[in-house]
Amino acid sequence: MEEILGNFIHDEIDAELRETPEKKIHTRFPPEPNGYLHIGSAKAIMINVETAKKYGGLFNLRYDDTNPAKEDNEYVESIYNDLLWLGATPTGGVFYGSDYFDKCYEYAIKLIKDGKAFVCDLSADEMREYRGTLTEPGKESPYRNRTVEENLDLFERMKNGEFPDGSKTLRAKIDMASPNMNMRDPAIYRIVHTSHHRQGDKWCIYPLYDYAHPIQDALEGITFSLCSLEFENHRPLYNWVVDNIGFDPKPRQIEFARLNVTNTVMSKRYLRYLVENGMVDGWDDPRLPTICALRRRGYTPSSIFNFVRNAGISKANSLVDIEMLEHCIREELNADAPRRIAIEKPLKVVITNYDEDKVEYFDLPNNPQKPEMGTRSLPFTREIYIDASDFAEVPPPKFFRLKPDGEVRLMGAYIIKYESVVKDADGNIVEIHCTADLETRNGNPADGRKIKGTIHWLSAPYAKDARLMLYDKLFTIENVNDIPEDKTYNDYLNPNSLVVCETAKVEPALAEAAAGDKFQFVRNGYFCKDTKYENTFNRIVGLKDSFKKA
RNA sequence: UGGGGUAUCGCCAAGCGGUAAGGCAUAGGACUUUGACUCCUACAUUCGUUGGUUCGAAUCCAUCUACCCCAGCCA
Repeated sequence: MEEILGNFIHDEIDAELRETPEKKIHTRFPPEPNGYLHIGSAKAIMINVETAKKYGGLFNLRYDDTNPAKEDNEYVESIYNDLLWLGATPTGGVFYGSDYFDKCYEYAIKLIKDGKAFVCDLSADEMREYRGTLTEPGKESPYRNRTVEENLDLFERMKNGEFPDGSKTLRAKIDMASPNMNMRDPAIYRIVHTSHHRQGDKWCIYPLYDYAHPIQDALEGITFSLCSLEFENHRPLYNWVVDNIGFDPKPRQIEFARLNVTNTVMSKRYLRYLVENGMVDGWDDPRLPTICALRRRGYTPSSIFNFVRNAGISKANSLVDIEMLEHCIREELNADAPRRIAIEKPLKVVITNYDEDKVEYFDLPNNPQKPEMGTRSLPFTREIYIDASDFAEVPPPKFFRLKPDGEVRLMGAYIIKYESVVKDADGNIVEIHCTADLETRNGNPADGRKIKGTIHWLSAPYAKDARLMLYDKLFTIENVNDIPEDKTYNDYLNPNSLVVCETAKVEPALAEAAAGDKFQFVRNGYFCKDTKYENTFNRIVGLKDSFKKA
């Protein structure tokens, strides 16, 4: 079961546990509050949550808010909501990296006193020059050998706001010749006169990630700091901070590959670009891979976790097929989603041998596989709608639905026989005339003849309009670039554009469904009532249709 | 021409010296009052390359190749 999840991580944990069996495993999910959670975040969340769970340990949520310029409370709220919705309860608590600023400052002073950090006056450009390149070692900063006293004085004045942004940094004194760029005297504190979403104007110096993160982990008693592959090169620095501040026990960083999914883009930078430029409806636009968008679309927390689990955890860069995600929600919904009928493209059928004002009610099972889910009553009248795709005037081979001179079963109701087609002056089909075999109320002919095709239908006078938001594709770089510059999001929602909103005739019970309710629209796929708009449904995934491929 | 990583079926992914799990996708077939679901069946003589060690290698050694990450006072 879950044992096959991230073995390379658990092997290391197991090894450590062999030496110190009493160790209590503690993990954390450390998002920077600068965007909304997406399905890639769900992977990091799941790895940390399940690892803690597996060893009976704890899991923290920690906002990694060390950069006041990029962070905002809107994001901390959304992250919390999405995390809870996913069911990832922070059993160890909710923390903020910024709450450790005092500690970070204190440890910085210790490093200065130990001669392991210095205040540097190099500008950003100069620092880049001094850093060297990938193949050449860097040069030591001329400020590297300041005395402890001078460093202490300067650092305190940095903190007191005596210097402008960018004029000075505090740097760790490590090795300018290291082949690992991160070890070439990295800056660990910078001056930023910007108020912090949580700390206000208390600080004008802020610790950098490489310095703050290991401290946060250590202070919270995190045993394993699970993060993505791009931080592998930072591990030596992570360990340097832990060792030189003298933390014990020491948290350990283990990296895994981040999630990529076909047909969509995960980077926060890009998602924010779409949101801020009005190319999407907000962070929960159903075409986005964010958690709130998937929720609005109809995905469940368990389907998302199952997907992440199925995709697996390794250190190899990978691109997981979106079909895998769709499989997970389909599998779940198929089990217990109520079945409903919806007509995407209404085509009127007149049952010529059925009385004009007669109404009969037919009971259809809510889920044929689960009789305990009960039935619902559908009105049947002389005029009904079927889906345009269920009639073919010139049927391809093996077409089992309605065709000239053919018979077809209306699901749960009568078998009808084609009589004629009515066309307008332009030759477009207006309606089809059929006769019903009134002896087939239960759908089975009295003489036992085989009816191969079964189509869905709705009573024309009783059907209601609903909107189907057919977000079939998630946004990709490619199709976003296809949007002409002078077009806004709303233009893009035009019925004639790629993202289609069609009017459909939906049975009354469905139109009254609560937001978030999920249905399998017979033959059309799985839908969710939109949480934002009344009487509107989002398509989650389509059904497989082997006929289409023939 | 620096350092750190990764390479197993179309896409993910197990495997840790004993003779290639599983899932997704795909292709046949059965069933079917959703051409859905379900159920059968097929789908790597081969593990990036080339050598070596071994009775035996995807697993050990060496070599080469490809791809990813690193030169933010972002995370």
